[in-house]
Amino acid sequence: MPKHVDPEARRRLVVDALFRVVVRDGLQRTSLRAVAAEAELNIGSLRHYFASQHDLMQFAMESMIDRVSSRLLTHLDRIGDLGRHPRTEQLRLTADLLAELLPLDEERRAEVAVFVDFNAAARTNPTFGALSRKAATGTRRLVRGVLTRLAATGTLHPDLDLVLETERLSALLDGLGLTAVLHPDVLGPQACVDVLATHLGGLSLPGESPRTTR
Amino acid sequence: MPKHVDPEARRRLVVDALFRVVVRDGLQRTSLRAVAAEAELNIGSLRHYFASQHDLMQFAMESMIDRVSSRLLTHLDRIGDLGRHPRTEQLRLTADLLAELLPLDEERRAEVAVFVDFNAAARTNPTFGALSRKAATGTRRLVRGVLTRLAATGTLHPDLDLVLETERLSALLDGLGLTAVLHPDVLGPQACVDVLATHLGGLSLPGESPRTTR
DNA sequence: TCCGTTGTATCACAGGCGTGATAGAAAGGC
DNA sequence: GCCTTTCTATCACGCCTGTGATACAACGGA
Repeated sequence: MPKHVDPEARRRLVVDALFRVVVRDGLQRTSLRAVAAEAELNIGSLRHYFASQHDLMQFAMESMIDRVSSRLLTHLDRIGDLGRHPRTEQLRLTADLLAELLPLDEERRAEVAVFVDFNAAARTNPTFGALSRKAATGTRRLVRGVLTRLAATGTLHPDLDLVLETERLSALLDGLGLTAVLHPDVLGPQACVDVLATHLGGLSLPGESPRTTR
Repeated sequence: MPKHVDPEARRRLVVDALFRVVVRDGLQRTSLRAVAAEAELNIGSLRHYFASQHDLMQFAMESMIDRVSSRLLTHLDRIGDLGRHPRTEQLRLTADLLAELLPLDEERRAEVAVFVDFNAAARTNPTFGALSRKAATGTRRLVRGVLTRLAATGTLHPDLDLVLETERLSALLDGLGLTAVLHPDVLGPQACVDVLATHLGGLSLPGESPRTTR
């Protein structure tokens, strides 16, 4: 039987409101009252679903990480076996996959914006410490994975240090996302994908010059 | 005649205290009272030198940018004419220069930590907006400059898009700094310089494999 | 010596914050 | 019908914030 309210849906509603507040006003100004107002909920109701600010923040950031990583997994499934595609196609598919982490549309822009505030806060706020670390190692595992698969099919330049290249590509993605969110006029979406495509092209055997779809 | 107190020295003292608080507690918790306590100054005295919190923050961030950019200029002077060095040396010198932006020691670690918080805040706090932009374009001008000089002496691979490569290297530096500050166990100082050196090596003509000094 | 500038110190206020406590309303099983 | 659980709503408390106002000390030139 359906309850009058679905608690899980309520929490999603609150978390969505929180993201909007963070994107608009910054994590600093994201108070319980502000989130409640944004969700058009009474602060008392909000506190019925989240015992404390700490709980709300933690749950919200977990949701964010889950959302991004599930999208990445979906994208990975869609690609399927990388070896079945021609080499230039492999690079394009890989670029498209990694571009999920870049602020190329409003949805991803909001995600990266939240991510920037969240990571900065994690440096000094133990609430986020573990989650920030999980996110960092997660992207590194993903990057490491795609590089390994590309190397296995012989698409990559053979004598690459994959550990080092994982760090290099991860840092590049982090940096692109950061600048694209902070200064969209300095680094627009098209420039992002160009840089990413160039980087992947540089890792591959000569003659491959991929281009990502929009 | 020397006044009893030097106002400029006083301000430097306050700004240094502010940096310590930001590094330790985060920008979020950097209140006037906290800074005054760290500087062992009365909040009244502090307010005598800075009319408002806005002024203090702005002045502090300007000081930070000045500090880094003057260090970069000094380093540039020390290098002198790049063309007089052999090619591998050119790459090493360039890597050392750009490494001024990476958290390789405690001093630079503090700078980058402040920078992370400051940039995140700049996204939603108009106090920092212009300065954050200035910092971003500043590093891009520097990167663009060194790449141009390397290209002029024929050290770089000839058919590089320098605009694109400027963004790529800038993003790499941003990303390395961010991760090295947030997760020093994931990305240590040595890994930072290795990645940077590899990247520069990839931009250069074949056969050049630089290695930076510690 | 007097006086104006500069620096130091303190109080008070209004506003925002998270949170404990509590009171009612609404809903669903019996 | 009643009773328990779930949900909504509001009050009050203590804490911290930036800032205006103000008083007082200390110095330097006249």
